[in-house]
Amino acid sequence: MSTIKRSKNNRRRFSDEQIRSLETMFDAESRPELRLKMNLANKLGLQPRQVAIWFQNKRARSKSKHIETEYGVLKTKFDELSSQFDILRKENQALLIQLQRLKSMAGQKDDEIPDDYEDRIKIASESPEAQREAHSNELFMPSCGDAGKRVDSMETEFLNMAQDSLTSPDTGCSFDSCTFLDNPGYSSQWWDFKFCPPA
DNA sequence: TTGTGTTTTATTGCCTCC
DNA sequence: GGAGGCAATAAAACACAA
Repeated sequence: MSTIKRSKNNRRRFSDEQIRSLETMFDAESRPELRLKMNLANKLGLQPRQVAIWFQNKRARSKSKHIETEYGVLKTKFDELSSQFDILRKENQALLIQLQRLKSMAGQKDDEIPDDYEDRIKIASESPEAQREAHSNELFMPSCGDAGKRVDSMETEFLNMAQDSLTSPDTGCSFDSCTFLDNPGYSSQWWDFKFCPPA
């Protein structure tokens, strides 16, 4: 069924048959040269300008659909990374608590534990936003600022172990970003959040 | 039937390329 | 400078819930 709908000022939607031919041509060539557009216009009983405009609009629709698809892919990846981050954050919190216990058991004096140790454990369990806020106050990652000098060797070693476990391929917890981030079609600005405050 | 949101056709203005 | 492309937008056509 391909009824042609007309309005009082003669604008009408193209028939199903016309749309089919235009779509077929578009699949073969999204920017046909003038001669092809003229031929198609003759064949379909349309003005060459109508065919040109149809291709223009079709390219616009196609582009926005492609952008929508890309957005969906990016959002899925972001959600995956976000939940992985959440898992790692909790893991980090547990490790820090465990570290504190080990230190207590080792009978360390109080002044060997950084003054802000409790704050750092608390921040480790908070949201990324709260953590970023904390970074600006140089609380969370002392290695990013002057306070880094206070990290003792035991904690450094422990954090190194934690780092190894995160990047090891057999942990199941590594950030699988290679294929995604290496794709030139994706903008890097999506991933430009940083964990250390700017110097 | 009507109000509202979406899709499709068409226009306008600006930009790039030859 | 003209042709053609694109982005933004207008407006007609359509879909559909209430």
